[in-house]
Amino acid sequence: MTKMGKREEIARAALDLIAEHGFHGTSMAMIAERAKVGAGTIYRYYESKDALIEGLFKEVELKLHETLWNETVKDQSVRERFLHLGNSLLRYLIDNPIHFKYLEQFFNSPYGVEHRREKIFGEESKDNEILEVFIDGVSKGEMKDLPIVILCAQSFGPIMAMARDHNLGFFTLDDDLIPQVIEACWDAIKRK
Amino acid sequence: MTKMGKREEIARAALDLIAEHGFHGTSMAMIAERAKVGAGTIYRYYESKDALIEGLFKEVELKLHETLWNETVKDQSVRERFLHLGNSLLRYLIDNPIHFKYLEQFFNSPYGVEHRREKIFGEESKDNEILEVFIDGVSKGEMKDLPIVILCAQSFGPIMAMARDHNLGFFTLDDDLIPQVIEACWDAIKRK
DNA sequence: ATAGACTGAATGAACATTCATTCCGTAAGG
DNA sequence: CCTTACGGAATGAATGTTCATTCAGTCTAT
Repeated sequence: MTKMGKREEIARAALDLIAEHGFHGTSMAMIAERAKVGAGTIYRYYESKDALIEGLFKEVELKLHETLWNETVKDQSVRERFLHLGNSLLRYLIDNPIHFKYLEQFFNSPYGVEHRREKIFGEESKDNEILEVFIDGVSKGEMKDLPIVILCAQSFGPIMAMARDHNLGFFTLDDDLIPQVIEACWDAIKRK
Repeated sequence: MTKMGKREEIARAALDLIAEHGFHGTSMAMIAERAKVGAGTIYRYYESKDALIEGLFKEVELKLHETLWNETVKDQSVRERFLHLGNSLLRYLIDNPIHFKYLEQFFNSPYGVEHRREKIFGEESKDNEILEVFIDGVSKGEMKDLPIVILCAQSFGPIMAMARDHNLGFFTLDDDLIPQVIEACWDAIKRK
């Protein structure tokens, strides 16, 4: 197997197992077995278990970012841009349930909380293209006059909740339902 | 110290530590130390670590239920009842951040997923007083014609998201903001 | 032949759980 | 009122297991 093939196998195995059993519930031995590599081989690609966890997050984050970015359509109305964003996000989360589970594990851990804190309070914002929609929405009076972070929670909160329930099989989000629920998210934040 | 005093100490210590470090990140030794009891003492009150986790959940669930139930006001409009419910829930979650953190840990674990599955698909529903608001809302045409579980996710999703961000210090939900955000939740599910 | 990739047994730390022992409040007996 | 004996509560060292990590040795491609 090629060098990159092994890294890929390790990443996929770790992602699957951590999504299912959480960080502490997944041992390096389990990852090695699922990836069909020796236990020591993982350490050729990731310095430690912590580095593996952080590395996997960065990979998933990057992929999600590309998805949201690619589909974002500039020079459209705030409403259109928001609906695009919500749709892309929801579809990504239900098309990549393992990634979604992993992100949830990550953000519920000390790793992820610190990460978000930096994203919100730090200077740099890779998320600008997302925040921009909200900043635009508020300044043009098309969204409610609430703090941006609250608008994010109001609209992304239900998307996460629904994606989670869909992935757990509690109901099915089909092509009929998805536009309706994203529209409902818009209703929550639009100005009346 | 009295018998119940020790059980109380153990429960509080476990709740605090698990909320902070998760199930696997919290050892029985850590709990014993924080509760100022011997490691073996925990096993006089809880059969195993698993039993402790389940027991704590039941205690927290009961307290939350009492809060929501006590404040629910019968024979009011669907809108009023929903706003009451949302308010009570949000206030509980930000007044009891440890309980909220614990519930999140629990529902993100195999324990909790199975628990929710039974709640949704099982026969008995202790949550009837909550579901009733949604059933009423849909049948009276005051809420959107979407599956009940989706309406729950639409309205409770953002409440959870906002409570989490508030508890992490990302923003502050004050008495001004809370009615506004609950109203926004209502906007997401109300019929136009 | 050599270098780098790979392996998995070995290691020591940390874990949940157990249990022989100690502690302590109570009540009977002096 | 004091002493003694009792039994449940509490303890924490000991146990066996599992973990992340290491490294001496093996393999493989050039």
